[in-house]
Amino acid sequence: MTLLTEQPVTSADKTFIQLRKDIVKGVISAGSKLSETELSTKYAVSRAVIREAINRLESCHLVERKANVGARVVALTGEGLMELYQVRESLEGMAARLAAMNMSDEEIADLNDLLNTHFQTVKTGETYYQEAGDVDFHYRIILGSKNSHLISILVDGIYHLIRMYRVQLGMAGPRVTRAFDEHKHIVQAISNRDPELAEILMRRHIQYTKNSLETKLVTDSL
Amino acid sequence: MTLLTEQPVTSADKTFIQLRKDIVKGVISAGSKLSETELSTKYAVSRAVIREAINRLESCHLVERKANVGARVVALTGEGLMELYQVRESLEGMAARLAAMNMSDEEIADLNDLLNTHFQTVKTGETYYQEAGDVDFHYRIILGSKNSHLISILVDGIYHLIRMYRVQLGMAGPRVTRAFDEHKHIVQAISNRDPELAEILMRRHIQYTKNSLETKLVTDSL
DNA sequence: CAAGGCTTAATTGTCGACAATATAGTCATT
DNA sequence: AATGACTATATTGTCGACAATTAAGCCTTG
Repeated sequence: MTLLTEQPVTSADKTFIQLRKDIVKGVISAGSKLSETELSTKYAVSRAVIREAINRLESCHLVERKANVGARVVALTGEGLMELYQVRESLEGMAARLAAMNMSDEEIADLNDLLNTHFQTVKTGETYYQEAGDVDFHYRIILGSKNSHLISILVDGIYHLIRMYRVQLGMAGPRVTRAFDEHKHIVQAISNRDPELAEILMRRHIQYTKNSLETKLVTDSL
Repeated sequence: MTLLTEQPVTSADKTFIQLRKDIVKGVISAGSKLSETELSTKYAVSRAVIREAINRLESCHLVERKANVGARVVALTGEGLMELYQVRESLEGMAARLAAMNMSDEEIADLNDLLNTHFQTVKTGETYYQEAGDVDFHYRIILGSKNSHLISILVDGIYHLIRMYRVQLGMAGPRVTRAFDEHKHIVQAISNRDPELAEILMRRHIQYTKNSLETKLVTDSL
């Protein structure tokens, strides 16, 4: 499972990735201020490096900057999560549609293999599925769209934010077996080269997840 | 018609906006290299400012950077334009759906007024419609979605790229009266608070535009 | 006591210089 | 003559210092 192939070369790259990790994990808490001087001493790099890293974090929508004031980590709100899932439904639906058109037969076969592996894991009752498995599944379909813009928006922009919500709001809910069936049907549609159905099923799949999260948010009263 | 309210405050802001304008208009030609030292003398600012501006241009997908090598303006390809319109169909479709749910009655009334103004303009045969009018129409619906992520991706990210294609490939095609009817039906669906129809109509509308562009691309043999 | 302006401290924005890396050209070698 | 290593040059990456702006605290004043 080779997820991202983003290889940091410059010092700003490493700092960016490190900061992103710390923000996603909540080591740097949501809503907190990012002081450039403080971070530069903490991460042992110059302020220029920190500034570049913060700029990239802003591109990911993980921080917000105001001129002459500074940068803050985004706040996590239930509303924001719902908005995120609306965008996700739209884009991943299109990704599934395009994947049904553009994935190679070999890639589809690999996707089926992945699903079978998941099935074994789900049977044994491990929670592996929800964690990396789900991400991997969606990730492959996104790449399968072969649309560089789509890929960039989702992978570079939205996914880290979703992970941030997942980690910090502790979302590893149930929905395992049902989600598995949904995945299976999506892959079937892609295998049948049925773009419309693939899109519909993917959108529903994400809607279900969104609804599941929404009720969870209500009970947690966020 | 107050389009963007992005007010440049810092020097990097102004340089970014200026550079973006020059890239969109082709003053800085597509595919060309962006030399930091050259630009810093040309725009009479320090390299740090240029670097920050280039970073933001990268966020807009207007330039691409490689570590230790530099930044280049993106190349315009027919394939890229089609990919862009796929993303646009997806996101603006969702925007129309959300607009039907979230726009206030007053905003919808304003949208109707805008359409009537356009009707007058189209009747007189001016080309105004395709230029700013079309942009304004879509822009209002995007804002009407009330989804900040959606708005950010489209307004900050995708629209400038589309404008770049429009300007540099000279796309001001026909499709005026038909597009007007399509706009009318979309607004009707929004007025009726019919999210599903609004999305379908918006997606078709963009598909038509995409197809129109595609045939144009073939004849222009890009 | 509240409101407004001033001063001061801290933070961000900008700059020029230096270090590290990549590209192009040259020279030697097979 | 072609290939490879090496050098030189130019470009990007990084740094520390200075300038500009903001926010806070204090003081003054109505």
